[in-house]
Amino acid sequence: MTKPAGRPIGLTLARTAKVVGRAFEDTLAAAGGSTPIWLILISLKKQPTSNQRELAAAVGIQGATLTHHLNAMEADGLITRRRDPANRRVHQVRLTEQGETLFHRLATAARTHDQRLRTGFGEDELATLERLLGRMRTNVADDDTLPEGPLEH
Amino acid sequence: MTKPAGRPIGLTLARTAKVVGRAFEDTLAAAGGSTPIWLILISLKKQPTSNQRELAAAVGIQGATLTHHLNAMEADGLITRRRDPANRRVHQVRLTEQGETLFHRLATAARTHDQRLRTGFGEDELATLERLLGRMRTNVADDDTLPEGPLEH
DNA sequence: TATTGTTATACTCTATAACTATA
DNA sequence: TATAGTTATAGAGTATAACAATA
Repeated sequence: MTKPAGRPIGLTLARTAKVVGRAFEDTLAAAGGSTPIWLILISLKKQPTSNQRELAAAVGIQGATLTHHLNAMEADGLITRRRDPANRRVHQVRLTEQGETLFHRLATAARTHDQRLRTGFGEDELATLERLLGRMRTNVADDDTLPEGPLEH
Repeated sequence: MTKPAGRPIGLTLARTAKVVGRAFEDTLAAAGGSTPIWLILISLKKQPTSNQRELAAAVGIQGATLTHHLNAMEADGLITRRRDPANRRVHQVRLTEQGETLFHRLATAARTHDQRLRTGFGEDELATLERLLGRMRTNVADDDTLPEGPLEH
């Protein structure tokens, strides 16, 4: 026949991500953060003086959505925005000391969360899981029908 | 040896779920549905006369949130709600013909999505992925380590 | 009093469209 | 005209608290 199909892997993935994601959100919230803030902080640590275009692409959100989060983060003293003298349209985003502090708190929370996830897993199993998830991501990203493109220039 | 830690598996899972989940939402939307509607329809097919308490638990949302979705679904003619004569507090939720029709449309969309995800995967790999995700879910559900954030501030 | 569900309200994340300011 | 970012607005999904109906 056509396909044995098995159980829907998309449903399993969604269910897992929901449960695990909520646990992570709770962990981050208890440490004074949230998922988008955490993703923004990670990007800023990797790329200390990012412009907002790069940031939005890295986090996977639209520019206006990023502005929304950065406004809150700036109001909370976590980041500063200043214009690039070389091109005054560009706003360079940088972490403040408070931002650094929050980053470290959230990093600890994330490590705790990850330890919980890893419980009972061998390193080989984690590597396998990571590899399989990567391929699944490729399956929806390498798509010809849905321009899901996160980054382009 | 303290933990070598590896790459954060939680981040990988979240990233994958975000990309894959958005692709799925797009697919469902094109077929006239959404993620919560799809989950509710699945539950109703499995348990044709569910009460709302069961439904909310199955979908993983609060009762008030379910009411919100059911109101819209009822207005769209997808479901009916009637009181259980044996216990008039209970509202039995049932699919209408239109609800059945939408279910089949979304099921087709979900199958298409799943085929896309399965591309390049062997059955053994899918089984492995399913098993690993299940164990990861268990790790956050069997919540002995982190009941809830202690106080902070 | 306890249980089932609804209403009222609000919050978070996200998005699009129109706008400002630079280039 | 084109690009970087902001403002205004909106919508989806979720939640808590107070409430009504029923047991």
